[in-house]
This record gives sequence, C-alpha cells and structure tokens, in this order.
Amino acid sequence: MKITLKDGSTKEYAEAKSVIDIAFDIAEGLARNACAGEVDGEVVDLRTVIDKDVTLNILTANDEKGLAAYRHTCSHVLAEAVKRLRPEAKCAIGPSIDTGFYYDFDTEPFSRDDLDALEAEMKKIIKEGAKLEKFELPRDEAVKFMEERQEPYKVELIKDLPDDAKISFYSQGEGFTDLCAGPHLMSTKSIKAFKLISSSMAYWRGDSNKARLQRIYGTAFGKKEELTEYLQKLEEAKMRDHNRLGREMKLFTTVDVIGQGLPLFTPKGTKMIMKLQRWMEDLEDKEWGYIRTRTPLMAKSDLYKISGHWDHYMDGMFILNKDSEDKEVMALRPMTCPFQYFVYMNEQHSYRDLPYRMAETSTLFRNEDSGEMHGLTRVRQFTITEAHIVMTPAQAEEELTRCVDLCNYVMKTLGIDGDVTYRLSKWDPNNKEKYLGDNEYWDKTQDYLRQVMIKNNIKFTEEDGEAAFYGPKIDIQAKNVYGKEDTMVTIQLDCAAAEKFGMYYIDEKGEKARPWIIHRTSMGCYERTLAWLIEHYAGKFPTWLCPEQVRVLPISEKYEEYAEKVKKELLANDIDATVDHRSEKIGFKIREARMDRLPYWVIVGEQEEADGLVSVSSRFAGNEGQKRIADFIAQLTDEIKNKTIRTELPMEEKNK
RNA sequence: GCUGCUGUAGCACAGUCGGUAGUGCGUCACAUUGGUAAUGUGGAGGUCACGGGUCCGAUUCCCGUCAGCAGCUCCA
Repeated sequence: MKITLKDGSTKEYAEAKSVIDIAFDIAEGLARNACAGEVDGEVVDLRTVIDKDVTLNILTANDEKGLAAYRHTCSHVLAEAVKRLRPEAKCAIGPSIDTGFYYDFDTEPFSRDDLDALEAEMKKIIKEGAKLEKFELPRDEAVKFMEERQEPYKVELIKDLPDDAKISFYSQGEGFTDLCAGPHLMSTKSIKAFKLISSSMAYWRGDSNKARLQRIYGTAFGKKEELTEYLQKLEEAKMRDHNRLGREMKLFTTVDVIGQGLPLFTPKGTKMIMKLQRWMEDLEDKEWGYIRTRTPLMAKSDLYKISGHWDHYMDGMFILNKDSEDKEVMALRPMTCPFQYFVYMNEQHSYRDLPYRMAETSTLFRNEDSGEMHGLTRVRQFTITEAHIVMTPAQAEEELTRCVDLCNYVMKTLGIDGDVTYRLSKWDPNNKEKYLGDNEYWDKTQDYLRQVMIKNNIKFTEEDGEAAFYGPKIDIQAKNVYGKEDTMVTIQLDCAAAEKFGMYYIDEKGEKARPWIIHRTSMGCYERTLAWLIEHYAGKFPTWLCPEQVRVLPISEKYEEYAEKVKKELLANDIDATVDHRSEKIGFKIREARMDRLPYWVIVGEQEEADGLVSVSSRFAGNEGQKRIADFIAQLTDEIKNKTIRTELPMEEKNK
C-alpha cells in the first residue's frame, strides 16, 4: 500500500505496517517522539496497523492532538502511582485537557505532600519504562475484568457502552490496566516533563448527587523547557490575577461582616468605574440614540410572576418579607427588563417612534450560591450597562447589528477586542421545562441570531443550554488569566415578552402590533469589566482609565508650592493629579510612582519653577524631558480624550 | 450548595509542643532639602476572624459560624 506523508512524499510497503513502524522507517528521531498517528485525518493509536492507501501524519507532543495522547498516557501513569501508594483507591476517569490532564479517584483527599509523593512515584514508573499494550474484550468479559479488579466506576462506564461494543484496554507492564479508547504512547519512558498541579473534589459524572471523588490535575509537555515556561506563565498569571492585584492596588476590598460577593470599591476603584460609566452613558445617549431610565431596585412579587422570574428564577433572587403575614412580598431585581417595559408603556407609541432604545446604568442583585462568588467576576450585587430596545420585527436585524457594532467599538477602545470570542447561546432541547416557549419559537429566534452573525462575518461557536429562559443570546466571552471563561457582553432577542406584558405599537395601518425586544449590555458589568482590565493590563491601565494619572514629585519642600500649583492646573484640566509631599529623596518617590503603576509623574525643582516647566517621565517612555505645563496638559488631554493606549518601551530604551 | 485548604498589625509572613506575640515593608515623628528605581534614627500600631467548649489558663486543642482561596456544581 501507499502511504502519503504530510510533506507530500510517499512510501510504498508490500505488507501491512503499524504507524510506529512507519515512523521508525521515516526517521528514528521522529519515532522516538511519536505520540499518535493521524490516518486520513483521524487520530489513531501508534499500534494501529495500516493495510491500505492512506495519508499519514505522525503526531508528536508538538502537535495539539499528539500532545493529548502524551498527556493521556501521563494520566495513566498517575493512576498507576495512586494505585501503588493507595491500593484501595478506585479509579474513575482521567482524560487530557487543554492545560494538561486530570484523573479522578474515589479515595481520601490528597495533600500537597501526597502529590509530591505521587510525583516521585510517577518518575519511578516512567524510569521503569513499561510498554503500553492494547487489547480488546467483548462487553461482558470487560465487565468481569473490571469487577475482578474491584473498579466499580469502570464497570459502570463499560455497562453504558453498547452490547456489541469491543472494549479496549491499555496495560502498562504488570502494574496497571485501564479501560481506555486511546491513543497512547508506546512506553511510559517517553514522558519527559510533567508536574502535578493541584487536587480538588469532583463529582462522579459531574452530578452533585453522586459520589465525591478526588481529582488530581497535572500537566505535561514534550520538553522540560516547555514545562518550565508553562509553570512560569502560571506564576505570572497569578501576578495578574485581578482578585490579588485589585486588592493590592487598593481598587476594591471585601469585609467579612458585609458579606460574600459584595465587594467595596475604594476611592481608586470607584474612580475607574466612574470613568467607564460616564464614558458609556455619554456614548450611548449622544452617539447611539439611547434614552436613559432610572427604575426601582425592587418590586412586588407580582411583577416577577408576570415576567416568569418567579417560576424560573426564584432561587436566584433575594426575596423580602417572604414569611411576613401582613407585609407585601418583594424581591430585589435580578434584571431590569420589566421595569423598562413599563416605562415604554407609559405612553402609546407609533411605529415612527421605534426603535425605542432605553438604557440604564442598572444595579442588579443575584443570590448566587455561597461557593460561586469570586473576586469581581461573580458577585451578588453588580451594575451593568443595560438596555432594552423595543422595535418592529423588520428593524431587528439592523438593531442587532448596531448592538454588535457598539460592543465591538467599546472592546476596541478598551483595547481588549483581541481577547473575546462570540457564542450563540441556545436553549437545551432536552430540558425544555427550564425555558419559556416552544420548539418553533426557539428555532426561529436562534436562527435569527445565527443569520445576523453570519451576515456580519462574525466567527462564533454554538452552545446548547446557555440561553436565557426567555430567549437565545449572542454572548461575547472572555477568558481570565487562568483560562476560565466568563460572559462579558450579552445580546438577546426576545419575541415573547411584549405579548406577556401587553406591549404594543401602532403600525402604518393604525392597528396595534406586537414589538420585538432586544435585551443587551454594551460594556457588560462594570465589576467584571474592571476585573478583566486589571488582568489584561496587569494593572498598567491606559492613561484615561487610571485613577491617578499624574503624580507631582517636588525635589524638596522648597518646591511644594510650585508642585501644588502644577497639580491645580492639571486638576482644572480634568487630569487626576496628586502631589507626593513626603520628605523623601526624589529617587524614592520615583520608585514608588513606578511601583504604583502610574502612567506619568513629573519632577519639579529649581529649574522647573524658574521657567514654568515640568520634567515629565512616564512608564511608557521613561524620561520624556522638560515641557511647559501647558504643553504637557495639551499632550495629556489629547491622550485622555482619544483614549490612546500607549505601548511601553522596553527597559533599555526607557533608560536611554 | 458540596469537598479540601486557609484566616496572626495596613501588606507579606514568623511564632507560641497551651502561660495573651515578633520580623520586613508601609505608617507616624524628628533629623536630612535631595535631580530620575530604596537617607537615617526613633515611635505608634494586634481581644492572633468571630462565638462556644475543654482547661487553673486558649491565639495555640475541639466544635460551630463568618470570610478568603482552589475545584465541583451553578451562572436568567
């Protein structure tokens, strides 16, 4: 048969050959690094015998797919190590993941010391270099095989497979055999660099009613340097973590007696949020045609009964007077929708008034489970740039496009447009009772959003079960420093709310008609966006966002008066400036200004005072030289107004 | 909500095998009046998260609560 290789060259063999043999035939080095094969685009085990004409690609740890096999083997080694140190532990599952691999065990929790011991054991196993062998059993024999080994989770997995399935296993030496579809390395010896990262609890099959298992996370790479680099990146990610950095930079704090998920914004964090908020409100009102509302933060339960939240979202709401005999039951609002609907209904609207775009800087309350809160990204009270657009069905496409455009503009201005991905969030057709509306409604609205994204050339993924209970969403997702994804912005189409609330407009014929509604955010939630900005910029924000934009550093007390004068002039020009009055040496003050991640600091002394100058330094360019105050103000005003994102020069350049 | 870990000064951390606590940075005072990444000296600051229990005595041991972290689950 003829084997076509990746580079287009071909090899002919008279008899069937395995992938690994072909790899050896091509190059010994390649064979040693081989992790799997890709035959006609399908990833297969190295032991797979090829007996017909195919295209073959030998995968190594440098390929994403090859790396998965490599890491998967690593998870088997981990499992063997666990079985050696804790023979009573029961194995569940152990796949490879984006960042490495994990394996779940039914056993006592693992401490860091346990992980270290396991790492040592794994190294031993790797050194022993057992060959991985593959074999298959019919289903009932496979069940028996795992029953004998007292692995109930494996038995359950096998029983879920079809009756006629051939069940494949991999064994490594005498010690360990696992149910596994593969592919795998030929020998444990090929594992060069791995590390056990952490352990935690996980439920069997992700179900909180089922057994609690102990999960060990690890990672592995083809080369030691890659592992070192990855671990370093992980350390750097920790340094950017908004939950650590935001507190350190005094942007927010939390207090035990105030409660979980209720961050307090300190003066600096508040300043940043206000800068964002003023920008967004002006942008929406002046340039994108929104009108602003201000509606109550709570309402009687009756409102949520109409909206459907009472039935679909009760657990997520803070309910007031719940057990009271004589007081009305109220709830803090988890969204603004119905409040704005009533603003719309306050007067009769013609089709000529539409689209009617209502925006609100809206504070919401959601009763998240206690374990869900995290820093600024999952909180119980937050404020979003919310809007509801009431429109005729014919206007929907243009309005949805405008919403996407606005978000893109906002992301771009913040400098984080490269961090986001789009998702079409659909209902879960297997869980219909969680949603309002029927198949037809969901098919129609989902396809509508899909078409809008396709028409606007937006790349997106589709996911079931991520919709709002009343309609599908276009979600703009972003990953945090650890790779965990959050929704930043959401755009939702709702063709059902108007009916429920009795909203209408008068159409061209003078008849009442049902509008469609878009629920959307533009920048999303301020708390989450701030978290994202902290991580994206590692605390070194664009100047316009900085809570302290310029610090004036007098050389000595003699120049304090002049320093104050400079500060006042900056403040008068809407530049956030302070003076460092401490009787410290100038070098010390500069160091602190740098460590506080200031964009600009100016030094004032005898020379500057005499000529009305400031000596400007920035974290972007280092020493920028002496400038007239007015020129410096003009430069900064321009930078702030245009929301310029200056890039930082490397250290050597700055010191020139 | 679940599992595990954690909680000592503003911050980073020591420490007490049960006898009410230290270091560094910061802060404050004084001296110093300086030119682009750390001037010196001295002082203040803690009911050791909170509430119970055991004990002559608890920050330390035990239980509970609250909060933080990791993960699971959840996320309109």
